[in-house]
Amino acid sequence: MKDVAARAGVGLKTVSRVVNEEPGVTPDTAARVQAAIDALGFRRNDSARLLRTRRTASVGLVLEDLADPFYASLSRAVEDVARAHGALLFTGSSTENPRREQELVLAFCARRVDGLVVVPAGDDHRYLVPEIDAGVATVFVDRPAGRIDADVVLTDNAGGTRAGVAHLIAHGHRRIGFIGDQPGIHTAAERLRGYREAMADAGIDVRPQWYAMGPTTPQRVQAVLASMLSGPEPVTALLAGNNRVTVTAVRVLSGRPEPVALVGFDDFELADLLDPPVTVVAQDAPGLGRTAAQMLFRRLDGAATGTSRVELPARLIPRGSGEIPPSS
Amino acid sequence: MKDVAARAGVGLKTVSRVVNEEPGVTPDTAARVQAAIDALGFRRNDSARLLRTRRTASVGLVLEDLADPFYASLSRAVEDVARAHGALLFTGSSTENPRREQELVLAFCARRVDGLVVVPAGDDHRYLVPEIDAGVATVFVDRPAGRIDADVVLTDNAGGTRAGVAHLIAHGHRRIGFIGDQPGIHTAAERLRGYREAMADAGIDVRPQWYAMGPTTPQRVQAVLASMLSGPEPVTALLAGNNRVTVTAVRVLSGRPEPVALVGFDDFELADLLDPPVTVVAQDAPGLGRTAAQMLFRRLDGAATGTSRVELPARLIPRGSGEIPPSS
DNA sequence: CAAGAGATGGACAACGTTGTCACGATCAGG
DNA sequence: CCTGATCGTGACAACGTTGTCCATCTCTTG
Repeated sequence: MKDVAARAGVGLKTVSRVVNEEPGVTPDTAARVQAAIDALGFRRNDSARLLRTRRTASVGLVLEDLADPFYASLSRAVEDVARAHGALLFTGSSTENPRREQELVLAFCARRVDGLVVVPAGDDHRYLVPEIDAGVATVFVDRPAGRIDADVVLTDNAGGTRAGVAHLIAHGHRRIGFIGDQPGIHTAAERLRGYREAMADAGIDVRPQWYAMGPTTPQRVQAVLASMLSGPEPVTALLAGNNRVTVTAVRVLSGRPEPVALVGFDDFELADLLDPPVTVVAQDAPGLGRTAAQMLFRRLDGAATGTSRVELPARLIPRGSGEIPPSS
Repeated sequence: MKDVAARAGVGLKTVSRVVNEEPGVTPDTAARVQAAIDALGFRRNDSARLLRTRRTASVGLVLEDLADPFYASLSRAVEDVARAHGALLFTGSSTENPRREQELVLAFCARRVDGLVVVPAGDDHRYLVPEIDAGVATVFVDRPAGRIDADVVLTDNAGGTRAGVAHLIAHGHRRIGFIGDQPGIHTAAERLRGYREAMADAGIDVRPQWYAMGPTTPQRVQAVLASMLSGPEPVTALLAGNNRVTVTAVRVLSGRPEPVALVGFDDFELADLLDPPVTVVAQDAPGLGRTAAQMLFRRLDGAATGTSRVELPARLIPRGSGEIPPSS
């Protein structure tokens, strides 16, 4: 900018005015400055600018895994809202690792992002208190923050599984299985809760071997499912607690003679092309991202009200696999 | 930092030294400074730091759509490499819009990112020359840059379709269709070229109604495919030029009585669960991202050699749909 | 013609860091 | 005890902007 000023024969501030289209510059002078800018290929250094103005026009997004389709569409929604507000987006994957989550969040804070959208991996976010006090708007999404009070946008997970299980019950099932992720994960716990509630509502006594929580690797899901399907009281229907479980379940079930009803949690592309088409409880990933981002910018725009908690409904989409009647 | 210095009763620079773990500070002083830091909840402002050091430790990633699984895994790979080099990642979706691409790229440049990974949407990147000259390392991925010489990492698209078509020919097909994306998109043009080459290699005269390039909306693909399957010389096999085409093709073909062989370009989750399982030519999305990011950092680490062009192979994965024999 | 108003332009400090350099204290060797 | 090296520390400028404030110049108006 100094160079531009020298070349145009004007003061530093005048160049700044031209660059920012501030009033008070003769068209003549402005043209001379613009010529110098073009000749030198000058571009304003936003880092320096933002150091001065104390707003970085950027937000940080921390999620579990950018490559997961669910989080990918969530990101995209956050990005769209950020763009509408003229902000750029930092993204980072925590890979379900609390330490990594904290590293990312603090790195973003050190960059002085205006706000954060976080899919928490850990269960203690007290480390964020100084940052939030310092003015970093923060919204949690998909899972609540741990041990601090903060804005959060969630799917109604319990309601979702409740609806899924009720759907199976309505189709005549009583021995219904549930395979969920690690119980430490909030969404997994909530989904289990919904399962229990729906079973209780129907007056069904849940056998311990009907549900399992743990890592959702194909091997483990396969083993767990096999054991649910054998024994004296085999399940006739399964509620799969997440996408990975659903996929493995489809594989396992397609290789078995007796039909088993299946409802998956989380929609996925091509679910309607499988045989049978897979009934799911769908989350609104873009909706989560959009809502979270909107809350963030509302807060940045000054709405300094207390923290709020929004729950988005999950939607049951019947496609076939969830409407299979009990085989015995 | 000023506050910390005051509280600890030391100079500004000493605090800086402690924060950056530079040598030459008595353990005693360091402890005092650290105490002040903790008490004040101080965190270094990286924006200011990077203004001074002229390295932002961040790279910008511009791609077509973050929500697309292909680009999502590409992003993730770029992120992993960036992380290994201690850099943060800005991401933005161009939505296949050249103006938007340019806006994003220039916004990243104004933030003084160290480097850029770009999936180009436009076909003229001369606007980037001043930036590259100014030292912004730039690598294009998935598609080459337009009208400038720059590093690029590509899939061997022509080789991929060539392999796919050859596979169909080996299974007895001669009337083979191809539905591709808009011809202006480099990857689409290359895939068409591979199709033509493979057909020519087999001495097959390609009828004009056997291939079509254009927007890959379900409606259009459906219409085009229907016309390919009718008439005096209907195709007995189809090579789908991208994911969206493949999905629509599966839908259309599953509703028809006569079996039609199908090879899709780009792998997708659950392809093996469909009936029949879908044979694809798979791209290595993480490989593209990883390679591009590695080239970027190699360049940042000083390797100022000429530009290079890397082509990653595409891999044919037979699963069933591509091995269906001709129906007539 | 004097004086006030409005337009135009620039000097300077500040944002929060780090690099450079110089200063004083301590220490080893002669 | 002196000399020179080494160590710890801090003052200061600089990075590239913008906000504040003041100076100048040109009108308009009484």
